[in-house]
Amino acid sequence: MSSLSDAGNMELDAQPGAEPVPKPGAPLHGEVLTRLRDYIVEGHIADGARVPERQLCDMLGISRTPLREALKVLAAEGLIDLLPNRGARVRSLTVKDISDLCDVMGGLESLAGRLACERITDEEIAQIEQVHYEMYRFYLRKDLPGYFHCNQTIHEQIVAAARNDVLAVSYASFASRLRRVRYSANLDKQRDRWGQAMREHELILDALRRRAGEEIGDLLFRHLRNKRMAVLESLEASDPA
Amino acid sequence: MSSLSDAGNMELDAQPGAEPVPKPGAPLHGEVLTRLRDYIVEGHIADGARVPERQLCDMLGISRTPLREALKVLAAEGLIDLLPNRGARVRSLTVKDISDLCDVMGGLESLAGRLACERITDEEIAQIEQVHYEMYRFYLRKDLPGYFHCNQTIHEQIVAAARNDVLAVSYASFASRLRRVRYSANLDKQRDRWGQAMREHELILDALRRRAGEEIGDLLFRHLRNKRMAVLESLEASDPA
DNA sequence: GGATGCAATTTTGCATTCATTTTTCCGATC
DNA sequence: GATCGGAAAAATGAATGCAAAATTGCATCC
Repeated sequence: MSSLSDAGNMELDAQPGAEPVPKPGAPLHGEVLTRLRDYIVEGHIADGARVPERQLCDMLGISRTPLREALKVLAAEGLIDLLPNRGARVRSLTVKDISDLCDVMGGLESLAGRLACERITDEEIAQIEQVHYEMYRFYLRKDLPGYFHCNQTIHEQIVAAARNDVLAVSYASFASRLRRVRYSANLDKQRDRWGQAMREHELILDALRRRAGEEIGDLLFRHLRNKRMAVLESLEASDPA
Repeated sequence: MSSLSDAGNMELDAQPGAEPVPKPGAPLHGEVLTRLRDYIVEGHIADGARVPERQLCDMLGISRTPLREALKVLAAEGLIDLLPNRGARVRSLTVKDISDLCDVMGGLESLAGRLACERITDEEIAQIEQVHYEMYRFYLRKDLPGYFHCNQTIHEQIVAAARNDVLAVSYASFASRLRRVRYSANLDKQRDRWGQAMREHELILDALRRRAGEEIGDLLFRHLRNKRMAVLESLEASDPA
């Protein structure tokens, strides 16, 4: 897991597995895209910093053409900005951007919950319950990272249960964009509403068991809205960007 | 407006304004991307047909590099499929794809409605009311195209009133993907629920006036769900793809 | 000492080129 | 007549080349 300490190095990290072996049937572009997206999402380049084509080419062991194709896609995804004749920069999210992203995540999760109620199986609910109880144990132990991981898993399980590929892809994309924020957000503010979040999860799970679509949609929307408030408060406490 | 008749021509249409004058400061890539997206969304290339790089290059008067960059972006947007070594094809939407897309649009519009209730001004509501009454006149006159146009405008106004750029961009992208379907969907089925749709719009507008966020979210979700059913029925009636 | 102007270097955007892969075409075979 | 095989043609994926723009470095001037 990458720490904050290496974020924003002017010198790029050593190539994370620059394979000198050119795989025969591998579509280079897709590989580069995934690798570059992870590299940026994980925070190896500082907010607003230039994305140096040459260095990345060397790092990945490819020419500029496929790299530039990947950059265009990442720009379309909203991860970077492309300034004409002035290169690519990692998009620095404003508070408004983060707020907007959280709201959209809320809308998508709300939708996922509604759809999941129509399509989820008992087995899937059992799996979610299992993770839920695991999460509860982390809560009791005050293990925030463990809790976060379970929390994320549950939300992903709900999205998966919605059986909507368009939603799943879109959700993953927005989640990526928000993942960058994690590294700078102050986590203490999130502790304050930890108990509340647990209670909300109880309600969500209960509504899911009853397949109460409208109710779960509303619960998830509010749940994300509350999380958004916590994230925004934590940002304003630490970073006025 | 492009008709169905020219959709899927093997011969591509004459270049829509292939300017031989290379503008100095214009970022070619963005221009190409927009042009190509419109070209595909408008249905100039048949479902599942190849997107011929060479011909498009000639048509747009550019080399393959910027074109291929645009293709990668369009593939990321879900408009085309990129098959390794076998070129790009216009993504033919399955019924499931269309269903998924409609549901996601419903989720986003539901979200837009909720957020709009928090942020919309009286002036914006007045503007929506104006378009609403115009739409009602089209309804009375049985003018389906006019009705559709007003309908689309109202939904866009609600999205705009949500003051969420991420939502707006995402909404526009999904709307593009669905726009291709319009050209093949049988419209008669939509006539059947025309009256119902009008009544739903009355309720939505009323909830918006009262800033009843939760209610409008639910109304919009159901509204899009009903539209989805109509679209799916019309597809199965005309095209089993 | 700091601001300004200008040339050298770097970077960007796009075109072109090259190696592979795929498709097409055409004759041989059954 | 249909099918298979293989060479020719075309298309694709990626690298390289080149002109224009931006950045840098440095000397000059105030």
